[in-house]
Amino acid sequence: MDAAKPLRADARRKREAIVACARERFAEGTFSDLRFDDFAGLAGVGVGTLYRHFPTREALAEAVFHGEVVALLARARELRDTLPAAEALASFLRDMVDYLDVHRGLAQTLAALMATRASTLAEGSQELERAVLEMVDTATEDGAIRRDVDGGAVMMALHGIGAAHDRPNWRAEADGLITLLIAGLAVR
Amino acid sequence: MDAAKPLRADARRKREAIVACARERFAEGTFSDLRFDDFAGLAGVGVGTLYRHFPTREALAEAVFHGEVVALLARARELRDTLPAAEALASFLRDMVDYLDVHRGLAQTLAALMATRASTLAEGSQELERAVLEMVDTATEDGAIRRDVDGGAVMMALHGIGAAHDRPNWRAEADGLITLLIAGLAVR
DNA sequence: CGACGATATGGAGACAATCTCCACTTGTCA
DNA sequence: TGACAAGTGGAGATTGTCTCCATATCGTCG
Repeated sequence: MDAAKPLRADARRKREAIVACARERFAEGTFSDLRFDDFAGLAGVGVGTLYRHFPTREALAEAVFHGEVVALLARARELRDTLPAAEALASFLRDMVDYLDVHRGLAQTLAALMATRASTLAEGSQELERAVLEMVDTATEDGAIRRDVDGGAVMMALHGIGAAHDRPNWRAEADGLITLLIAGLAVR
Repeated sequence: MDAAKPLRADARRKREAIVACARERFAEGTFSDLRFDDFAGLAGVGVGTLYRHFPTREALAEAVFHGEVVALLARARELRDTLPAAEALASFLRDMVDYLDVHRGLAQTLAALMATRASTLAEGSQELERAVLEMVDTATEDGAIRRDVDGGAVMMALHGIGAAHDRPNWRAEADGLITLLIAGLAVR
C-alpha cells in the first residue's frame, strides 16, 4: 500500500512541512476557510508543490487524519487487552468523546469533508470503524451486550457526535448519548 | 418574522418556481453539484433574480427545508395528542427514520450544508428540535423515561443518522440506533 | 569531484464558479 | 393611461482552483 515510493530526501521534508502546517490549521479550525493557494504560502511551499503532494484538499485531510487514527487505534487495542469486552467498549466510547472534545477543530473539519464527498477519508475512517466493530462483536460474543443491534449503529452515533460540534452544550449531550448507547446495549 | 413583505404578484410566481425546482434537485440529490448559474437557467429565471430571492445556496435550502419541517411537525403533534409520551417519542423517532429514508437526497444535502456552515438552516431545524425536545421533556415528566439525559442527545443521534446516508446498510443501522436509544431511555 | 539525468519546485496565468450592478421590463395604483 | 415603484436578466468583475513548464536541486556514477 505504500511501496513503490522512494521519495527524494528534500521532497519528503516539504511534504512533512505541509502536513504539519495542515495539522495546525485543523486544530484551530481554519482549514476549510483557507484559500488553498494561501495555505501553500503558509506552509512555505509553492502552489505547484502543494498540488504535487496532495492533489485535493481531501487528500491532505486524509494524511492528517491518518496520523490521528493511529493513536486512537493504539488506545483501542490497549483497552481490549486489559478489560472485559463490554467495559472496553464503554471506555473506548467515553475516550472518543474526550478525544473529539479536545480535537474539535479536526472533528468538525472531517465531518464537513465527509458530508460533502463521501469518499476519500475512507482509508482512515474504515480503520477506525473496523476497531469499533471488532469491540462490539467481541462484546456480543461474550454475551455482554445485546445481539440484535450491530456495531454500525454505534458508528452512526459517533458520527453524529463528531458532526454536531457546533451545538451549544455539546459535551453534555455527547456524554448523554454515550450513556444512552451503553444502557441500550446492555442485555436486559 | 414574515411581515413587511407584500411581494409583487409576478415576483411571487418566480420565487415559487425557484423553490419548486430546488425541491426537485434536492430529491434527486443534484442540488449541491449544480452550478448556481445553471440552476437559475433550470428554474427559468436569470441569475440576478435567483440571487435577489436567495442570496446564498443555504438560504434556498432553508426555504425548501422549511416546507418539509411543517409536515414533520404536524406528525409530531398528532402523535403527542394520541399516544402516551414515551410511545409518542418512540413512534416519532421511527417515523423520522422512514422520512429520512424516503427523502435521502434532501437529508444528505442538508447534512452537508449544516456541516459546512453551521448557521443558516437554524430556522427550520430549531423548530424541529423544539418539537423533539418537547416530546422528550413530556416523557421525562411522566416518569416514562430516565431523567439524567436530555433531549439534545437524541438530536445528536438523529443528526448522525441523517448525515451518514452513504453507509452501505444505512437503514438497518439507523433502525438499530433508534432501538438503542429507546432501550437506553427506558427507566430501569 | 564534476557533471548529467532524474526528480522536485514555484508561481504566472488559464480556467471555473460566484456574485454584483444596472439598463430595461413589468405590475400596480390613482 | 401615465408614471413610479418593484422586479428582471445577464454581461462582466471578482475570487478561488488548478495546470504547466522553465528553473533549481538531488544523488549517483565515471
